[in-house]
Amino acid sequence: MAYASVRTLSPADDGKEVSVAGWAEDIRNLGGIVFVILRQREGTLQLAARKKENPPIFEALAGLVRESVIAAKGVLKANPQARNGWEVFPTQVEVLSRAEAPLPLGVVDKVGADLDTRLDNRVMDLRKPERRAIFHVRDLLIGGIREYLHRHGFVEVTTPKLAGAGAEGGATLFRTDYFGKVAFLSQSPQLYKQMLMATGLDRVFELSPAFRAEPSDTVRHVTEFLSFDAEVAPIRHQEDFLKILEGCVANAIASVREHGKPYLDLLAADPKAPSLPIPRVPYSEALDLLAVEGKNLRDGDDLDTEAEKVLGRVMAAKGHDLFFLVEYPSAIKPFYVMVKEDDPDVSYSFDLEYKGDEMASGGQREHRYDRLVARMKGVGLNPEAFEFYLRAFRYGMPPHGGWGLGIDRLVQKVLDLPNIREAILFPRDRNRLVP
RNA sequence: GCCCCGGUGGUCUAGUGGUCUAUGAUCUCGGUCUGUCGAGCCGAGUGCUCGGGUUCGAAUCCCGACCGGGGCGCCA
Repeated sequence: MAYASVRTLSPADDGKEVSVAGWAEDIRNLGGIVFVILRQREGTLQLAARKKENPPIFEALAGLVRESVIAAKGVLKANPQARNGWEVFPTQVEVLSRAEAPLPLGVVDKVGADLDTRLDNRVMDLRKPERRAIFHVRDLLIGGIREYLHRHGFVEVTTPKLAGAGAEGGATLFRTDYFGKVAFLSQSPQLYKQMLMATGLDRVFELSPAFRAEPSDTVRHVTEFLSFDAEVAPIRHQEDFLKILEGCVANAIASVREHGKPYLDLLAADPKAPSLPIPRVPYSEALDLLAVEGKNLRDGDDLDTEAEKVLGRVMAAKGHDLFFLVEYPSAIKPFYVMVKEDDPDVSYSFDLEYKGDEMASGGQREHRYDRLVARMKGVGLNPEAFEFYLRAFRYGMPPHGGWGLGIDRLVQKVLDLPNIREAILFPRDRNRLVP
Protein backbone atom coordinates (compact mmCIF):
# COMPACT_ATOMS: atom_id res chain seq x y z
CA MET A 1 0.00 0.00 0.00
CA ALA A 2 1.44 3.37 -1.02
CA TYR A 3 1.79 5.97 1.69
CA ALA A 4 -1.13 8.37 1.76
CA SER A 5 -0.73 12.13 1.94
CA VAL A 6 -2.63 14.02 4.62
CA ARG A 7 -4.06 16.19 1.83
CA THR A 8 -5.85 13.28 0.18
CA LEU A 9 -7.56 12.03 3.36
CA SER A 10 -10.68 13.35 5.06
CA PRO A 11 -13.31 12.38 7.64
CA ALA A 12 -15.17 10.75 4.73
CA ASP A 13 -12.51 8.03 4.78
CA ASP A 14 -13.80 6.90 8.18
CA GLY A 15 -13.18 3.19 8.71
CA LYS A 16 -10.68 2.91 5.87
CA GLU A 17 -7.30 1.28 6.37
CA VAL A 18 -4.47 3.65 5.49
CA SER A 19 -0.69 3.71 5.46
CA VAL A 20 1.04 6.94 6.36
CA ALA A 21 4.65 8.00 6.79
CA GLY A 22 6.33 11.12 8.08
CA TRP A 23 8.28 12.73 10.88
CA ALA A 24 7.14 12.20 14.47
CA GLU A 25 6.86 15.89 15.30
CA ASP A 26 5.49 15.55 18.81
CA ILE A 27 4.65 12.69 21.16
CA ARG A 28 2.01 13.40 23.81
CA ASN A 29 1.72 10.60 26.28
CA LEU A 30 -1.28 11.14 28.55
CA GLY A 31 -0.87 7.86 30.40
CA GLY A 32 -3.82 5.90 29.13
CA ILE A 33 -3.72 7.33 25.62
CA VAL A 34 -0.91 8.59 23.43
CA PHE A 35 -1.02 11.02 20.52
CA VAL A 36 1.68 11.38 17.91
CA ILE A 37 1.69 14.34 15.56
CA LEU A 38 2.99 13.13 12.22
CA ARG A 39 4.36 15.77 9.89
CA GLN A 40 4.36 15.35 6.14
CA ARG A 41 5.28 17.65 3.28
CA GLU A 42 1.78 19.05 3.08
CA GLY A 43 0.66 19.10 6.68
CA THR A 44 0.27 17.18 9.89
CA LEU A 45 -1.98 14.38 11.03
CA GLN A 46 -2.56 12.61 14.32
CA LEU A 47 -1.93 9.04 15.32
CA ALA A 48 -3.55 7.78 18.52
CA ALA A 49 -3.38 4.62 20.62
CA ARG A 50 -5.08 3.58 23.83
CA LYS A 51 -3.07 1.60 26.35
CA LYS A 52 -5.99 -0.67 27.26
CA GLU A 53 -6.90 -1.43 23.66
CA ASN A 54 -3.45 -2.04 22.19
CA PRO A 55 -0.54 -2.04 24.69
CA PRO A 56 2.27 -2.82 22.17
CA ILE A 57 1.24 0.01 19.80
CA PHE A 58 0.80 2.34 22.77
CA GLU A 59 4.36 1.56 23.87
CA ALA A 60 5.69 1.87 20.30
CA LEU A 61 4.22 5.36 19.91
CA ALA A 62 5.02 6.53 23.43
CA GLY A 63 8.63 5.43 23.01
CA LEU A 64 9.28 7.33 19.78
CA VAL A 65 12.07 9.85 19.55
CA ARG A 66 10.95 13.20 18.15
CA GLU A 67 11.70 13.82 14.46
CA SER A 68 12.24 10.14 13.74
CA VAL A 69 10.74 9.03 10.44
CA ILE A 70 8.03 6.46 10.98
CA ALA A 71 5.44 4.56 8.99
CA ALA A 72 2.11 3.55 10.44
CA LYS A 73 -0.70 1.40 9.11
CA GLY A 74 -4.11 1.49 10.70
CA VAL A 75 -7.70 2.53 10.61
CA LEU A 76 -8.75 6.09 9.94
CA LYS A 77 -11.45 7.33 12.28
CA ALA A 78 -13.41 10.52 11.86
CA ASN A 79 -13.26 12.58 15.03
CA PRO A 80 -14.05 16.29 15.38
CA GLN A 81 -11.69 16.44 18.39
CA ALA A 82 -8.68 15.59 16.23
CA ARG A 83 -6.89 17.93 13.85
CA ASN A 84 -8.22 17.62 10.27
CA GLY A 85 -11.35 16.03 11.79
CA TRP A 86 -9.84 12.56 11.71
CA GLU A 87 -7.01 10.49 13.13
CA VAL A 88 -5.40 7.11 12.62
CA PHE A 89 -5.37 4.27 15.15
CA PRO A 90 -2.37 2.24 14.03
CA THR A 91 -2.15 -1.52 14.08
CA GLN A 92 1.46 -1.38 12.87
CA VAL A 93 4.18 1.14 13.61
CA GLU A 94 7.64 1.03 12.08
CA VAL A 95 10.57 3.31 12.75
CA LEU A 96 12.17 3.93 9.35
CA SER A 97 14.87 6.27 10.63
CA ARG A 98 15.47 7.04 14.27
CA ALA A 99 16.41 10.60 15.16
CA GLU A 100 19.19 11.33 17.60
CA ALA A 101 18.37 13.30 20.71
CA PRO A 102 18.67 16.08 21.53
CA LEU A 103 18.04 17.81 18.21
CA PRO A 104 20.58 20.41 17.14
CA LEU A 105 17.66 22.67 16.35
CA GLY A 106 14.10 22.05 17.48
CA VAL A 107 11.44 22.01 14.78
CA VAL A 108 8.51 22.87 17.05
CA ASP A 109 10.39 24.08 20.13
CA LYS A 110 9.02 27.09 21.91
CA VAL A 111 12.29 29.00 21.69
CA GLY A 112 13.72 30.73 18.63
CA ALA A 113 17.16 30.33 17.12
CA ASP A 114 19.63 32.73 15.53
CA LEU A 115 19.88 32.74 11.74
CA ASP A 116 23.44 31.52 12.05
CA THR A 117 22.38 28.52 14.12
CA ARG A 118 19.55 27.84 11.71
CA LEU A 119 21.86 27.92 8.71
CA ASP A 120 24.32 25.60 10.45
CA ASN A 121 21.37 23.20 10.78
CA ARG A 122 19.55 24.19 7.61
CA VAL A 123 18.00 20.75 7.11
CA MET A 124 16.28 20.94 10.48
CA ASP A 125 15.35 24.56 9.84
CA LEU A 126 13.70 23.68 6.54
CA ARG A 127 11.45 21.18 8.27
CA LYS A 128 9.45 24.20 9.42
CA PRO A 129 6.66 24.87 6.90
CA GLU A 130 7.17 28.63 7.05
CA ARG A 131 10.78 28.21 5.97
CA ARG A 132 9.89 25.95 3.08
CA ALA A 133 7.17 28.39 2.05
CA ILE A 134 9.89 30.87 1.07
CA PHE A 135 11.19 28.41 -1.49
CA HIS A 136 7.76 27.69 -2.88
CA VAL A 137 7.37 31.44 -3.41
CA ARG A 138 10.80 31.55 -5.02
CA ASP A 139 9.74 28.73 -7.33
CA LEU A 140 6.58 30.64 -8.26
CA LEU A 141 8.52 33.82 -8.99
CA ILE A 142 10.95 32.00 -11.25
CA GLY A 143 8.07 30.15 -12.90
CA GLY A 144 6.33 33.46 -13.57
CA ILE A 145 9.48 34.85 -15.18
CA ARG A 146 9.99 31.81 -17.40
CA GLU A 147 6.37 31.69 -18.42
CA TYR A 148 6.30 35.37 -19.40
CA LEU A 149 9.49 35.25 -21.41
CA HIS A 150 8.58 32.07 -23.24
CA ARG A 151 5.30 33.70 -24.12
CA HIS A 152 7.29 36.58 -25.63
CA GLY A 153 9.54 34.48 -27.80
CA PHE A 154 12.54 34.16 -25.52
CA VAL A 155 14.86 31.18 -25.40
CA GLU A 156 16.43 30.08 -22.13
CA VAL A 157 20.15 29.54 -22.51
CA THR A 158 23.12 28.67 -20.35
CA THR A 159 26.59 30.11 -20.73
CA PRO A 160 29.88 29.05 -19.12
CA LYS A 161 30.45 29.60 -15.43
CA LEU A 162 34.14 28.85 -15.78
CA ALA A 163 35.92 31.48 -17.79
CA GLY A 164 39.37 32.63 -18.75
CA ALA A 165 38.58 36.31 -18.36
CA GLY A 166 36.39 38.45 -16.17
CA ALA A 167 33.18 39.94 -17.47
CA GLU A 168 33.31 43.56 -16.50
CA GLY A 169 36.13 44.44 -14.18
CA GLY A 170 35.31 46.21 -10.95
CA ALA A 171 33.78 43.27 -9.17
CA THR A 172 36.31 40.82 -7.83
CA LEU A 173 36.58 37.38 -9.35
CA PHE A 174 37.07 34.03 -7.68
CA ARG A 175 40.22 32.47 -9.09
CA THR A 176 40.68 28.78 -9.54
CA ASP A 177 43.13 26.37 -11.11
CA TYR A 178 42.16 24.99 -14.51
CA PHE A 179 44.62 22.22 -15.42
CA GLY A 180 47.47 24.55 -14.67
CA LYS A 181 45.86 27.62 -16.19
CA VAL A 182 44.12 30.40 -14.31
CA ALA A 183 40.35 30.34 -14.53
CA PHE A 184 37.63 32.45 -12.96
CA LEU A 185 34.16 31.74 -11.69
CA SER A 186 31.71 33.73 -13.76
CA GLN A 187 30.54 36.95 -12.15
CA SER A 188 27.96 37.54 -14.90
CA PRO A 189 26.89 36.08 -18.26
CA GLN A 190 27.15 39.60 -19.68
CA LEU A 191 29.71 39.04 -22.43
CA TYR A 192 28.26 35.73 -23.58
CA LYS A 193 24.67 36.89 -23.80
CA GLN A 194 25.83 39.90 -25.80
CA MET A 195 27.76 37.64 -28.17
CA LEU A 196 24.55 35.72 -28.77
CA MET A 197 22.94 38.90 -30.10
CA ALA A 198 25.11 38.44 -33.19
CA THR A 199 23.72 34.96 -33.85
CA GLY A 200 19.96 35.12 -34.27
CA LEU A 201 19.48 33.65 -30.82
CA ASP A 202 18.65 37.23 -29.99
CA ARG A 203 15.89 37.05 -27.41
CA VAL A 204 17.55 35.06 -24.66
CA PHE A 205 17.45 34.75 -20.92
CA GLU A 206 19.44 32.84 -18.39
CA LEU A 207 18.93 31.88 -14.75
CA SER A 208 22.26 30.84 -13.35
CA PRO A 209 24.58 31.39 -10.43
CA ALA A 210 26.97 34.31 -10.42
CA PHE A 211 29.99 34.57 -8.17
CA ARG A 212 31.42 37.70 -6.63
CA ALA A 213 34.51 37.65 -4.48
CA GLU A 214 33.58 40.95 -2.89
CA PRO A 215 34.08 41.07 0.86
CA SER A 216 30.58 42.46 1.29
CA ASP A 217 28.98 41.81 4.62
CA THR A 218 25.36 42.94 4.51
CA VAL A 219 21.84 41.54 4.59
CA ARG A 220 21.60 41.92 0.81
CA HIS A 221 24.90 40.43 -0.40
CA VAL A 222 26.12 36.89 -0.81
CA THR A 223 29.08 35.57 -2.79
CA GLU A 224 26.98 33.19 -4.89
CA PHE A 225 23.61 34.38 -6.12
CA LEU A 226 21.08 33.48 -8.74
CA SER A 227 21.26 35.96 -11.56
CA PHE A 228 18.43 36.42 -14.02
CA ASP A 229 19.88 37.87 -17.21
CA ALA A 230 18.18 38.70 -20.47
CA GLU A 231 19.30 40.29 -23.70
CA VAL A 232 17.28 41.47 -26.70
CA ALA A 233 18.11 42.45 -30.28
CA PRO A 234 17.47 44.24 -32.50
CA ILE A 235 16.15 47.23 -30.59
CA ARG A 236 15.62 50.89 -31.36
CA HIS A 237 16.07 52.05 -27.81
CA GLN A 238 15.96 50.99 -24.18
CA GLU A 239 12.17 51.27 -23.97
CA ASP A 240 11.92 48.24 -26.25
CA PHE A 241 13.02 45.93 -23.47
CA LEU A 242 12.10 47.88 -20.32
CA LYS A 243 8.54 46.92 -21.21
CA ILE A 244 9.55 43.28 -21.19
CA LEU A 245 11.34 43.54 -17.87
CA GLU A 246 8.43 45.24 -16.13
CA GLY A 247 6.00 42.72 -17.62
CA CYS A 248 8.21 39.95 -16.41
CA VAL A 249 8.41 41.23 -12.83
CA ALA A 250 4.68 41.94 -12.76
CA ASN A 251 3.95 38.43 -14.02
CA ALA A 252 6.26 36.91 -11.41
CA ILE A 253 4.51 38.75 -8.57
CA ALA A 254 1.10 37.96 -10.07
CA SER A 255 2.03 34.30 -10.18
CA VAL A 256 2.85 34.36 -6.47
CA ARG A 257 -0.36 36.20 -5.65
CA GLU A 258 -2.39 33.77 -7.70
CA HIS A 259 -0.84 30.45 -6.73
CA GLY A 260 1.03 31.17 -3.51
CA LYS A 261 -1.75 32.15 -1.12
CA PRO A 262 -1.02 29.40 1.44
CA TYR A 263 2.67 30.29 1.46
CA LEU A 264 2.02 34.02 1.72
CA ASP A 265 -0.36 33.39 4.63
CA LEU A 266 2.26 31.29 6.39
CA LEU A 267 4.76 34.12 5.94
CA ALA A 268 2.28 36.90 6.72
CA ALA A 269 3.23 38.53 3.42
CA ASP A 270 1.06 40.26 0.85
CA PRO A 271 3.19 41.63 -2.00
CA LYS A 272 1.56 44.43 -3.94
CA ALA A 273 1.01 43.94 -7.65
CA PRO A 274 2.80 46.80 -9.43
CA SER A 275 0.74 49.05 -11.66
CA LEU A 276 2.22 49.28 -15.14
CA PRO A 277 4.02 51.10 -16.49
CA ILE A 278 6.53 51.26 -13.65
CA PRO A 279 7.71 54.90 -13.37
CA ARG A 280 10.92 55.90 -15.14
CA VAL A 281 12.81 58.39 -13.01
CA PRO A 282 15.80 60.05 -14.71
CA TYR A 283 18.93 60.25 -12.60
CA SER A 284 18.87 64.07 -12.65
CA GLU A 285 15.29 64.06 -11.38
CA ALA A 286 16.25 61.62 -8.63
CA LEU A 287 18.90 64.08 -7.45
CA ASP A 288 16.23 66.77 -7.22
CA LEU A 289 13.89 64.50 -5.28
CA LEU A 290 16.70 63.70 -2.88
CA ALA A 291 17.64 67.35 -2.46
CA VAL A 292 14.07 68.08 -1.36
CA GLU A 293 14.55 65.43 1.34
CA GLY A 294 17.76 67.12 2.46
CA LYS A 295 20.01 64.53 0.87
CA ASN A 296 22.40 66.33 -1.44
CA LEU A 297 24.47 64.41 -3.97
CA ARG A 298 26.91 65.81 -6.48
CA ASP A 299 25.89 65.36 -10.09
CA GLY A 300 27.67 62.26 -11.34
CA ASP A 301 27.87 60.51 -7.96
CA ASP A 302 26.42 57.06 -7.59
CA LEU A 303 23.55 56.81 -5.11
CA ASP A 304 24.79 55.66 -1.73
CA THR A 305 22.77 53.31 0.44
CA GLU A 306 21.09 56.13 2.31
CA ALA A 307 20.10 57.89 -0.92
CA GLU A 308 18.69 54.65 -2.27
CA LYS A 309 16.58 54.17 0.85
CA VAL A 310 15.37 57.77 0.91
CA LEU A 311 14.43 57.60 -2.76
CA GLY A 312 12.68 54.31 -2.10
CA ARG A 313 10.59 55.98 0.61
CA VAL A 314 9.78 58.97 -1.58
CA MET A 315 8.55 56.73 -4.39
CA ALA A 316 6.70 54.43 -2.00
CA ALA A 317 4.83 57.48 -0.69
CA LYS A 318 3.68 58.04 -4.26
CA GLY A 319 2.47 54.45 -4.37
CA HIS A 320 5.42 52.88 -6.18
CA ASP A 321 7.40 50.04 -4.58
CA LEU A 322 9.10 49.57 -7.94
CA PHE A 323 10.63 52.20 -10.19
CA PHE A 324 13.27 52.52 -12.87
CA LEU A 325 16.15 54.91 -12.37
CA VAL A 326 17.17 55.81 -15.91
CA GLU A 327 19.89 57.85 -17.63
CA TYR A 328 22.70 57.06 -15.26
CA PRO A 329 26.00 58.93 -15.52
CA SER A 330 28.23 57.10 -18.00
CA ALA A 331 31.19 57.26 -15.66
CA ILE A 332 29.68 54.91 -13.07
CA LYS A 333 28.51 52.33 -15.62
CA PRO A 334 30.54 49.52 -17.24
CA PHE A 335 32.39 49.90 -20.52
CA TYR A 336 29.74 48.16 -22.63
CA VAL A 337 27.02 50.72 -21.91
CA MET A 338 25.88 53.01 -24.73
CA VAL A 339 26.29 56.71 -24.04
CA LYS A 340 23.92 59.39 -25.20
CA GLU A 341 24.84 60.84 -28.58
CA ASP A 342 24.29 64.49 -27.61
CA ASP A 343 25.42 64.13 -23.97
CA PRO A 344 28.19 61.54 -23.48
CA ASP A 345 28.14 61.99 -19.71
CA VAL A 346 24.74 60.33 -19.63
CA SER A 347 24.17 56.69 -20.59
CA TYR A 348 21.27 54.63 -21.85
CA SER A 349 21.16 52.58 -18.72
CA PHE A 350 18.90 51.95 -15.77
CA ASP A 351 18.53 50.39 -12.36
CA LEU A 352 15.33 48.78 -11.18
CA GLU A 353 14.71 49.75 -7.57
CA TYR A 354 12.37 47.78 -5.32
CA LYS A 355 11.58 48.89 -1.77
CA GLY A 356 14.80 50.84 -1.48
CA ASP A 357 17.08 48.16 -2.88
CA GLU A 358 18.69 47.69 -6.26
CA MET A 359 16.97 44.77 -7.92
CA ALA A 360 18.25 44.88 -11.48
CA SER A 361 20.47 46.96 -13.67
CA GLY A 362 20.90 47.08 -17.39
CA GLY A 363 20.70 49.22 -20.44
CA GLN A 364 21.35 49.54 -24.11
CA ARG A 365 24.80 48.25 -25.07
CA GLU A 366 27.36 49.80 -27.36
CA HIS A 367 27.16 47.65 -30.47
CA ARG A 368 29.49 49.74 -32.65
CA TYR A 369 32.92 48.11 -32.63
CA ASP A 370 35.09 51.23 -32.74
CA ARG A 371 33.22 52.99 -29.97
CA LEU A 372 33.18 49.85 -27.83
CA VAL A 373 36.94 49.47 -28.11
CA ALA A 374 37.39 53.15 -27.35
CA ARG A 375 35.31 52.86 -24.19
CA MET A 376 37.23 49.76 -23.11
CA LYS A 377 40.49 51.61 -23.42
CA GLY A 378 38.92 54.54 -21.62
CA VAL A 379 38.30 52.45 -18.51
CA GLY A 380 41.72 50.83 -18.65
CA LEU A 381 40.81 47.45 -20.09
CA ASN A 382 42.99 45.75 -22.68
CA PRO A 383 40.90 44.96 -25.79
CA GLU A 384 43.25 42.11 -26.71
CA ALA A 385 42.18 40.23 -23.59
CA PHE A 386 38.59 40.45 -24.83
CA GLU A 387 39.21 39.41 -28.44
CA PHE A 388 36.79 36.46 -28.08
CA TYR A 389 34.09 38.99 -27.21
CA LEU A 390 35.00 41.80 -29.59
CA ARG A 391 35.08 39.40 -32.52
CA ALA A 392 31.30 39.12 -32.24
CA PHE A 393 31.05 42.85 -32.95
CA ARG A 394 33.07 42.92 -36.16
CA TYR A 395 30.81 40.98 -38.49
CA GLY A 396 27.41 42.53 -37.98
CA MET A 397 26.12 43.16 -34.45
CA PRO A 398 22.59 44.49 -34.09
CA PRO A 399 21.73 47.19 -31.55
CA HIS A 400 20.83 45.39 -28.33
CA GLY A 401 20.26 45.69 -24.63
CA GLY A 402 19.23 43.77 -21.57
CA TRP A 403 19.52 43.42 -17.84
CA GLY A 404 20.65 41.38 -14.88
CA LEU A 405 18.33 40.88 -11.92
CA GLY A 406 19.09 39.31 -8.55
CA ILE A 407 16.55 36.58 -7.92
CA ASP A 408 17.47 36.18 -4.27
CA ARG A 409 16.91 39.87 -3.67
CA LEU A 410 13.61 39.70 -5.50
CA VAL A 411 12.46 36.91 -3.19
CA GLN A 412 13.74 38.86 -0.18
CA LYS A 413 11.85 42.00 -1.13
CA VAL A 414 8.64 40.32 -2.26
CA LEU A 415 8.43 38.68 1.17
CA ASP A 416 10.07 41.50 3.15
CA LEU A 417 12.65 39.08 4.52
CA PRO A 418 15.17 40.72 6.85
CA ASN A 419 18.13 38.94 5.25
CA ILE A 420 18.87 37.70 1.72
CA ARG A 421 20.19 34.50 3.28
CA GLU A 422 16.62 33.59 4.22
CA ALA A 423 15.85 33.37 0.51
CA ILE A 424 18.70 30.97 -0.28
CA LEU A 425 18.73 27.30 0.72
CA PHE A 426 22.42 27.11 1.47
CA PRO A 427 23.78 30.65 1.28
CA ARG A 428 27.42 31.43 0.61
CA ASP A 429 28.93 34.52 2.14
CA ARG A 430 32.26 35.86 3.27
CA ASN A 431 32.42 33.40 6.14
CA ARG A 432 30.01 30.67 5.24
CA LEU A 433 31.00 27.86 2.87
CA VAL A 434 29.29 25.01 4.75
CA PRO A 435 26.76 23.45 4.59
C1' G B 1 37.73 45.97 4.36
C1' C B 2 36.10 49.98 8.09
C1' C B 3 32.97 51.62 12.56
C1' C B 4 29.82 50.09 16.73
C1' C B 5 28.00 45.98 19.71
C1' G B 6 28.25 40.98 21.27
C1' G B 7 29.86 35.34 22.25
C1' U B 8 26.74 31.74 29.12
C1' G B 9 23.84 23.88 28.77
C1' G B 10 21.52 21.02 22.17
C1' U B 11 18.50 25.92 21.61
C1' C B 12 17.16 30.89 23.43
C1' U B 13 18.35 33.84 27.67
C1' A B 14 19.56 36.45 33.17
C1' G B 15 24.01 37.61 35.24
C1' U B 16 29.29 44.04 34.80
C1' G B 17 35.11 41.39 40.28
C1' G B 18 33.79 37.43 45.84
C1' U B 19 26.83 36.56 47.72
C1' C B 20 27.80 31.79 40.99
C1' U B 21 28.08 24.54 43.98
C1' A B 22 25.57 30.45 37.41
C1' U B 23 19.05 32.50 36.33
C1' G B 24 14.76 31.20 33.65
C1' A B 25 12.69 28.89 29.48
C1' U B 26 13.06 25.23 25.90
C1' C B 27 15.16 20.50 25.33
C1' U B 28 16.65 15.41 27.02
C1' C B 29 15.80 11.42 30.53
C1' G B 30 12.66 9.25 34.43
C1' G B 31 7.87 9.36 36.94
C1' U B 32 2.53 10.58 36.75
C1' C B 33 -1.91 11.31 34.05
C1' U B 34 -7.58 8.04 28.97
C1' G B 35 -8.57 13.48 24.32
C1' U B 36 -3.72 16.14 23.87
C1' C B 37 -3.18 19.78 19.93
C1' G B 38 2.39 25.57 22.95
C1' A B 39 -0.71 19.22 26.85
C1' G B 40 -0.37 19.42 32.46
C1' C B 41 2.16 18.09 37.06
C1' C B 42 6.76 16.02 39.90
C1' G B 43 12.03 15.04 39.71
C1' A B 44 16.79 14.85 37.38
C1' G B 45 20.47 16.20 33.50
C1' U B 46 23.42 19.31 30.27
C1' G B 47 26.88 25.46 30.01
C1' C B 48 30.50 30.65 30.89
C1' U B 49 34.14 30.43 22.41
C1' C B 50 39.64 29.71 22.39
C1' G B 51 44.61 31.52 23.93
C1' G B 52 47.33 34.91 26.88
C1' G B 53 47.25 38.65 30.90
C1' U B 54 45.59 41.69 35.51
C1' U B 55 43.91 40.19 40.55
C1' C B 56 44.15 37.10 46.87
C1' G B 57 39.87 35.98 43.63
C1' A B 58 37.47 36.48 36.60
C1' A B 59 31.39 34.39 33.21
C1' U B 60 32.37 39.54 34.75
C1' C B 61 38.44 43.70 33.71
C1' C B 62 42.61 43.99 29.62
C1' C B 63 44.99 42.03 24.86
C1' G B 64 44.74 38.74 20.63
C1' A B 65 42.32 35.07 17.52
C1' C B 66 37.91 32.99 15.73
C1' C B 67 32.74 33.52 15.21
C1' G B 68 28.13 36.36 15.33
C1' G B 69 24.65 40.98 15.13
C1' G B 70 23.88 46.08 13.22
C1' G B 71 25.71 49.92 9.96
C1' C B 72 28.94 51.64 5.88
C1' G B 73 31.58 50.77 1.39
C1' C B 74 30.63 47.60 -3.16
C1' C B 75 27.01 45.68 -6.06
C1' A B 76 22.34 41.69 -8.24
